Amino acid sequence: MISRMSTMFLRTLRDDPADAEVPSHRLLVRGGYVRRIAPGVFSWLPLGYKVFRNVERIVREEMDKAGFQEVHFPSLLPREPYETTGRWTEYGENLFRLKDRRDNDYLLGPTHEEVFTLMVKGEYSSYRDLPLSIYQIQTKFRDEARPRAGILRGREFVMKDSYSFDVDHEGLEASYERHRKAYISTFDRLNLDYVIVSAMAGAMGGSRSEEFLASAEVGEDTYVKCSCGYAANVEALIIPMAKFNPELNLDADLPSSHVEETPQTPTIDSLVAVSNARTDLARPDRAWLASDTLKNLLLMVTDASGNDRPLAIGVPGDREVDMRRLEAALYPEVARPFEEADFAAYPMLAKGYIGPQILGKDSESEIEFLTDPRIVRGTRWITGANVSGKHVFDLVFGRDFESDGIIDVAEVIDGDTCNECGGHLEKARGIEIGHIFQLGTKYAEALGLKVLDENGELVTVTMGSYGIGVSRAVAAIAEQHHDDKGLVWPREISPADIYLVAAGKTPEIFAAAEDLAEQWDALGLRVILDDRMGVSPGVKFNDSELLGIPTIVVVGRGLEKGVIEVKDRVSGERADVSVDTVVADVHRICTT
RNA sequence: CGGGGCGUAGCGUAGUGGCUAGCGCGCCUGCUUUGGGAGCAGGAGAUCGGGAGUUCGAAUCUCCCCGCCCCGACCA
Repeated sequence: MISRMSTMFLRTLRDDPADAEVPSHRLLVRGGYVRRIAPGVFSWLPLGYKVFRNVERIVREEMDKAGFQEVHFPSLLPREPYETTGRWTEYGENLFRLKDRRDNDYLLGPTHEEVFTLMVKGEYSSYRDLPLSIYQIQTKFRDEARPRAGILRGREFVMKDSYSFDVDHEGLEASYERHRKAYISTFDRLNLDYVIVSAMAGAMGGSRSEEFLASAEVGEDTYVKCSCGYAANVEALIIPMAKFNPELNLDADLPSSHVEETPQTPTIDSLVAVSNARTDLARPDRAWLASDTLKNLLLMVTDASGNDRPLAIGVPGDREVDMRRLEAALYPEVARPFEEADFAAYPMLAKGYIGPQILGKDSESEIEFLTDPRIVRGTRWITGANVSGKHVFDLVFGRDFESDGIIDVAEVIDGDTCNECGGHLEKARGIEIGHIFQLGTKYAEALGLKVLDENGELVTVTMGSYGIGVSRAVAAIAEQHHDDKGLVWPREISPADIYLVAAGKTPEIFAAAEDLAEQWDALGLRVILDDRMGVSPGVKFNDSELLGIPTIVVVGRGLEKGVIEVKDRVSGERADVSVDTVVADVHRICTT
């Protein structure tokens, strides 16, 4: 089809909007693709809606190709099913709730496990009907505490969500694999550069779970990748246990521990500096490092029933505890750092100088003590002496202290060891564009979705849940496909194949442009014809680049000599093409 | 929810107690111009986020509220 700039409902902005930071937000607003209408709520303007629908179409085609069936649920949902599964309260503040005129509770669906489960329950009752995978492309609502980055994280967004239903775990595995494959072909077609990382199932419940992360600096998820192909969300990353020498004689081969006066060493850095500066403390073989110190952190952990218990965590002093990894490790329990009142309840803890000698279930404090996987038999540490102003040196794990177990929650640092190949991990940021879960029986159990198996026994259906952020994918593509001039859409995503500029004022130029537009249109190409009168060529060129259409054709001063200019948006290369061949040439460019 | 920044026309902004709130872009009219965000002339467009207060006088000072952006907390 032909879209004409002279009549299109579009206004591009010369300046970046002041409230937009990330490239996708900035460029989608500047290009007139989207406009904000409320916090985290956006409208799609004509050009933006074309892009959105292209992404949606690709997602739909890939789902259909995989054999999943599309349905459409309401966004407005009754409270009851969500009450049954506990999510009416579990979802908390993020759930958009409303009441009807009779004071009944409703919600705007954040995700649709409940109603899908109930629908299948209403129709199916035999194992013969399974497996089944159904999906919808729907507007979702989450009252995010802080919407941000334009349409990357909104309160209203469009998601493709699928649900699989199987009689047993083998079936679930197969359904999961089918979705995984469909997601790979979908994101490949969307021209996204992404990784698949193992993830935590989190609040969704269930077991196996992987995230598809589109690499982008502005991404909210941190993951690690290795040259061997291993990738993981930092929350789910497993750090290998440090190697140790079982032959080592801890008493004979290692110096014995000794307590030292170390005033003015409130931080790890100052402790290391003092240890190296004092000749009586210096190591003969090398300087002390922050990683030779042992940092012990006190937390108060609250379980699902609201009961508190203290927990001590020991990590090498060169790293912080990563709160997201901690949260993932303790889930469903939640933790917070010790406060003054907590320290008051444990007078044996000398704040800032806590050492493992008094930690552990069997110790004086009876506080459970978990340690980082790098802390193994024979490792020697500088750590607090449980007396203010004193540290203990050469405290050896396995000889001078033990822990109650391993906890892997220290922050991940570039260069950390890969658990798969032993190589070096690299940290990166990504946008979560897809997430696949094995839910298991959580929802089917709660809502009573059972079928008769071949033995006539009732079995609870096992489910999977699979999401793709459709609107978010548009922003993710924009993040990965832009330059300093504007957007650079992959052709299948682009709102048009050709941006055709009439650069000049003569009727001949406009007539020639109109003629070309019609010829390409007849060949099935999508053309934006910049037929604006009285707009200087510079404006048209800039808009053509800002809007990011892959092929730009200029009808202008070359027309007299019989040439048309054809530009490639990605490479910036331009070529003069004869008017006689330009239709076929551009058609070929656009279709190969 | 905590910390920081901000709110003046569709967009970007100037304006720290004093005349009719200024400028650029965009928009309208006319003329000129047409290969990289044109020129001249004229014009429309502002509850200065909202409310209360201080003052002879408030965009400007005070208080409360609302909203936006960033960081954190939170986040299938």
